[in-house]
Amino acid sequence: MTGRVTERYNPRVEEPRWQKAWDEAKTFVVRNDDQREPYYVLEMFPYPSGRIHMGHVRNYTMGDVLARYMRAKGRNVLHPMGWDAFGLPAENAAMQNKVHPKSWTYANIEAMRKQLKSIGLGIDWTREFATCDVEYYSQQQKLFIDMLREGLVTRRKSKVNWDPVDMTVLANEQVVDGRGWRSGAIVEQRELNQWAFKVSEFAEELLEALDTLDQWPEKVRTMQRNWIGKSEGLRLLFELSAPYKDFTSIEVFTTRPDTIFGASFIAISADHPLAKALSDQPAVAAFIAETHRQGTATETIDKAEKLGVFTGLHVNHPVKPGATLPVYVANFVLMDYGTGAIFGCPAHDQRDLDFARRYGLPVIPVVLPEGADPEEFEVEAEAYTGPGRAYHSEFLDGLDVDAAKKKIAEYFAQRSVDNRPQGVVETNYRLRDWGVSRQRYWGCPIPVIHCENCGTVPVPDKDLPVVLPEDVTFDRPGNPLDHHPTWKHVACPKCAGPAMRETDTMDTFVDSSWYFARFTAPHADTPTIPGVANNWLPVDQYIGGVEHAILHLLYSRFFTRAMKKSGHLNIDEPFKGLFTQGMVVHETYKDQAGEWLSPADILISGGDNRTAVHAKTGAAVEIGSIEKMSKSKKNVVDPDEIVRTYGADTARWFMLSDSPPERDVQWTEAGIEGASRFLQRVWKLVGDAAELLAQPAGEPDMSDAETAAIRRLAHRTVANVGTDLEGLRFNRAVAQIYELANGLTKFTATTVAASTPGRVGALDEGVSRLIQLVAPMMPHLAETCWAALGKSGLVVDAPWPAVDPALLMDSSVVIPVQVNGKRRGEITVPKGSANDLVEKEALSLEAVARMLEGKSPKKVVIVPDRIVNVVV
RNA sequence: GCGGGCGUGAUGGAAUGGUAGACAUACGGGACUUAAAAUCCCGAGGGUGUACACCCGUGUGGGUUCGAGUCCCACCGCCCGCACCA
Repeated sequence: MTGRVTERYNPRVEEPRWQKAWDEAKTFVVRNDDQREPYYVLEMFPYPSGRIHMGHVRNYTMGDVLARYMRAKGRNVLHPMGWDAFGLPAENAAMQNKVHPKSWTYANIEAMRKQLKSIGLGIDWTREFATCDVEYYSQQQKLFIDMLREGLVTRRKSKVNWDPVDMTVLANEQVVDGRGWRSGAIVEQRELNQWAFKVSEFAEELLEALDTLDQWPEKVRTMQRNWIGKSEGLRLLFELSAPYKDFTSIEVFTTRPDTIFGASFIAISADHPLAKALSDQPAVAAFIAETHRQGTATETIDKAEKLGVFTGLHVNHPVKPGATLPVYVANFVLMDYGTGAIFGCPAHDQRDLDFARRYGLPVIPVVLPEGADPEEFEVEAEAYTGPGRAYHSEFLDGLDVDAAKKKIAEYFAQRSVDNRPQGVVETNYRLRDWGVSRQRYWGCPIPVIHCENCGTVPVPDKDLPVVLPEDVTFDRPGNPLDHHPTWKHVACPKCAGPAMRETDTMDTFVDSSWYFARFTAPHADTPTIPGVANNWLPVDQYIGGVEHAILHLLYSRFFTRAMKKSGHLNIDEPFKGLFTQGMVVHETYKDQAGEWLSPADILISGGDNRTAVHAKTGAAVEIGSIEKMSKSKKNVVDPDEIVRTYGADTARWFMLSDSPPERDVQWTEAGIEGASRFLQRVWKLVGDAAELLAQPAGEPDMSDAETAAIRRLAHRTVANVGTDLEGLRFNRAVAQIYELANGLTKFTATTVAASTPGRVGALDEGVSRLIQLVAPMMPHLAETCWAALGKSGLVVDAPWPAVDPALLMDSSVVIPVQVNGKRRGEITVPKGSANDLVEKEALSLEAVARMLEGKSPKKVVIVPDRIVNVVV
C-alpha cells in the first residue's frame, strides 16, 4: 500500500492490530532446539500487585528493545515473563477483603498480563508461569529435598528476627534499621526452629566469583562484597587469672593481633555465655537488660555511647607476664560476629578509645606512623588506624603491620591455653545462613514431615507435591496452615505412625532464586532439563532495580551453585550481564492544606516561573520536590491512561529518551508530548517518502553531495545505534535516530523539488533503515510504516540492516586547528593526508598566522585526521 | 565512620585525553491561519564589539600534558549502600 498518507498515525487502531499479527505469526515463541546462537534477556519479574506502574514500563521496555534488537541480529532470543506471586500482600488482601489469596493473585495476574501485552512486549507467553502455580512450586519442593540430601539445608534452633506485625520471621537481609522491611515494625529477637540454606558455605566462592562478573555494575559488586564481609584475623585465647564457674578462658577474634602489646581490657557481648553466667551480679544483670532494651530501640547506633560494666574478672596478659587485663561487658560487642568477645586496644581502634577514655583505661600506642617520633607520638581523641611500624612491642618492634600480624600469629600458635593453641588464624564472614522458614500460608510448603520416632522425614517423591489446602481461614493472627483442622496430620512416611507436616512455608525469595532457570523449560516435570538450561544460561542480560542488589541477586547466585551441586544445572553464575535501571520520578503537588494532589488534578502554567492551580477549584497549588512515583504522594501516572492517550510506542520512546537508563527519569507532560510529536513526524516522513518511492528508483549517485551525505548519515546511524543498543545506551540511540530523521526530512524536501532515480534510491535506503532502527523501540509504528513503504513481511522479522564500511568514512575530514590548545580555525583535507601537508594547510590559516606574529612555531602537534595544535 | 557514585546552558543530558553543550525539552522571533492548535523555518552558554573577531566558561583550588569536562592531588556540595563487623 504505497501512496499518500495524509492521516495522523492512530495508535489505538495500529497497536492492537500488530500485537495480533505477532501473536498469530507466533513471532516471539522461541524453540529450545533452534540452532542459532542463543541470547537470554530477562527483566526481574513483577509481583502481581494488580496494576503495572511506570517503573515496569521502563524496565520491560528496556529488555524488550534489547530482545528485539538481538532477534534482528539473528540470535535465538529467549525473553520470557512470569509472576513472583507468593507473599504477604495476598494474605493481607484476604484478611481485609475476604477474598482468597489464590483468586486475588490470579485475578491480578490476569489484569497485569493484559496491561503488559498492551505495551507491545515481545514476550514468549507460552513460557509464562507464576511461582504460586502448583507446577512451579512442586518442582521447588523437589529442589529443596535435593538440597537437603546434599547437606545444603539444615534445621536448627536459632535466634531469629521476629516481625510482630506480620507475625513472621525475617532474614537478616529483610531487617532494615532494626525494622521489618515490609511492615516497618520494630523487629524482636526470638528463638525458633528454623530451616536454613547454608549460604555461608559458599561465602568464599560467592566473594571470589564477583571478580568474574565484569558485566555487573561495580556498585553492586561492592555491595555484595561488603555484605559477605570477609575479614582475616586471629582467634585468641585469654586465660582468666582465676577460673570463674566453668570458665577458664575467653576467646576473642581480632584482625589486629599486632597491637596486642597495646591491649588494655577485654570486652564481651551482653549475650556472651560468660555474661549470662555473671548475671547473678545485680550490676551486670542490670547492664545486660539495659543493653537489650537499647539494642532494638536505638535506630541511630552511631550516637549510642560506648558503655560497659566491669565484671570483677581479669585475664592474664598474653605477652606481658604478670600483667592482667580487666574484663567488661560492653554494649558495642556483638555476639553474632566473631566470638562475641574482643580485646581492646584503645590507641588503634576508635571504639576502644572511646571506651577507654570513659572508664579511665590505659592508652598505649604500639604502632608508629611513618616518620613520627616515638618520644612525641601520642593518641589523643583519635585512634591511629593507619600503617606504621610496631614499637613498645618487644619482639615485634620495627615490623610493619602485616609482618607483625604474621609473627604474632606464629607466636600464639606455638603456645597453648586450655590444651589448645592459644592463637588460630581464622577467616570470618559477615554473611549468615539464610533462614527460610516463614509462618505464613501463601508460600511454598516445606516438604518435610515431623515424626516423634523418626525425626524430620522428607516427603517421598511419590507424595509430592505438598499442595496448599484451599479451605483456610484468615480470621486470626498466625499461620493459617497451622490452624487448619486436618492438613498437617499425616502418617509418617517411614514408620507410618502419626506425624505432623511442617506448617512453615518458604521465604518468597526462594521462589525468585531459580525462576530464570525454570523459564528454559517451564513445563518440565523436573526442576530443569539440565542440557536445555545449560544452553540458555547464564542470562546474557538481566535488568532490574538496584534495590535487589543484595537479597535477590545473592540468593540467586547461591541457588545456582546449589543447583549445580544437586545436578540441575552446570553453570556457576546465573547472570552474565546485570543492568540496574533508575526509577521513574515525578514532581509532587500539594494544596494549601498540605494534602498531596495528583498530576491529573492540577493545571500548570508559565514557562520559567511555573505556577500550578487546582483544575477544578482554581486554588493555588504548591509545586514540590521530584520524587519516586508513589501512591502515597499521588505523583503517579497510570500507564493505562498513557497508552490510551498516546499509545504504547510513545510511552516506550519517552522512557528511553533523554535520561541515561541507569539514572532516574523524570516523567513530564512536555516529555511525553515531545515523544508523541516525534512519532507523528516519522509517520509524516514515511508518508512523504512513500509518495516519492512510487517513482522509479535507481542506484544512488554518490557524486551528488546531498545523496552521498544522506547515505553516510544513514549508515553511520545504523552502526552507532547498534553499538548503543548493545551497551543499553538507549538515550544516545534515540539522539542518533533524531538526527537521521532530521536529515531525512530535509532530504525528502529536496528530493521532492528535484527528484532523480538516484535520489529516490537513496531515500528508500535511508527511510527503510530509519524504520528498522526505530522498530525495537516503537515496534507498532515501525510495522505500520514498513507496510506503508511497501516492504514485504513484518519489520520485526527483517534482519538488522548491513553497514557499508566505505560509507562510514568520509573522503575528506574537517580538522580543527588549535594555537596553544585553543581552537582558532579549521581546515578541510583529504582523509589520511600526510602530516607535512596538514601542517602547511594549518599554518597558512589567517588566524594562525596572526597568532604567530611572523615567528615560526615552537612545535606543531598533529594527530592524523583529528586535530592540529600549533605551539607558539 | 567505611565504601561507591555524581557535580556541564533555563531543564534532561552529549562529548575513545583532541572543535564543550550533540539530541531533546522549555523559551524567543518568524511563516501559515479570521484566530488558536498543529506544522514548518530561524535564534540562543556569559561578556565585549558594527563586523572579521576577541575574552571568559564543565562545583572550588592546584598539578600532569602540545592539549583536561575527561587523568592525578586537595577541598566543597549532593545522592546511594553498609554500619558499634573487632
